[in-house]
Amino acid sequence: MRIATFNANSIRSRLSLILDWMSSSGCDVLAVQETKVADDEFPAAEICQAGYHVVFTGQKAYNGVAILSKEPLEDVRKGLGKMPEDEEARVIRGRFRGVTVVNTYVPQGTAVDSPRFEYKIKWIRGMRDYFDREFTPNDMLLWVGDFNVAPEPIDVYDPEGLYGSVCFHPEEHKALEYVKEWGFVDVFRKHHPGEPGHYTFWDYRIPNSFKRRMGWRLDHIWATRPMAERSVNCWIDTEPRTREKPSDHTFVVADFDLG
DNA sequence: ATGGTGGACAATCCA
Repeated sequence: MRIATFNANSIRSRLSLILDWMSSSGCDVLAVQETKVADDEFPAAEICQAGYHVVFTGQKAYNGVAILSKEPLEDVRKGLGKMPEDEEARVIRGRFRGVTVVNTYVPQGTAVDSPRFEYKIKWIRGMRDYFDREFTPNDMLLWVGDFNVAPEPIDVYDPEGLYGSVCFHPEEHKALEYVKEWGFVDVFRKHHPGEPGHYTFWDYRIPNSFKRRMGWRLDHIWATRPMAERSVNCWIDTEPRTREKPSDHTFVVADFDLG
């Protein structure tokens, strides 16, 4: 199976791009974050018309997650089943060919000294409770999405200068490591160990950040051990035709051999 | 020049 994750920053603005990419990429399951649309406005009809199944949970203007798939997902669930983590639409999951895909949009954090940053740390730690409640590390499980954390110095363009800023902060690293210790492997790193310069996000507020290679690796595909053993490749797909605005078109993709 | 952009949505909020 081929799975990918994509931060849409409005699924309505990126719909044709998403459908084009689905038709050309050979992707079976696409996890989308920041759909930014309430459920009654979600473009489900267009997606179904293009031949895909889709599940989603969203809210007006902010957040929102969805999963597109070539076959219908089983056991679809929205949220973490617990407050206050579920106050915002950030989690959806489903099962595809026996593999459970948990798609999350981790809170961005806004600023280190803001309440939103504290919320982010608690939210990330809450993911371990969620996995504890719902799964075991031996399950065929993928955790994918916009984690809003660059885990290692090689995952940002300027580790010394950016250390301590939002999305590259020791408290974030500690919280994410706490969830990882539950039983996850970073699938991209499994296939590209120690390689710097692989990014999924470039700040559009910085002029020419992509050309200047001022990137961050914030979007991830993590797998439990039995699932990671079946991964055959993982890469970042930024299509040349949209490299002027790469944040509009950067997918993290992974292939798994399910036998 | 305390800015730069993009999206939602209608004044700012979030990223």
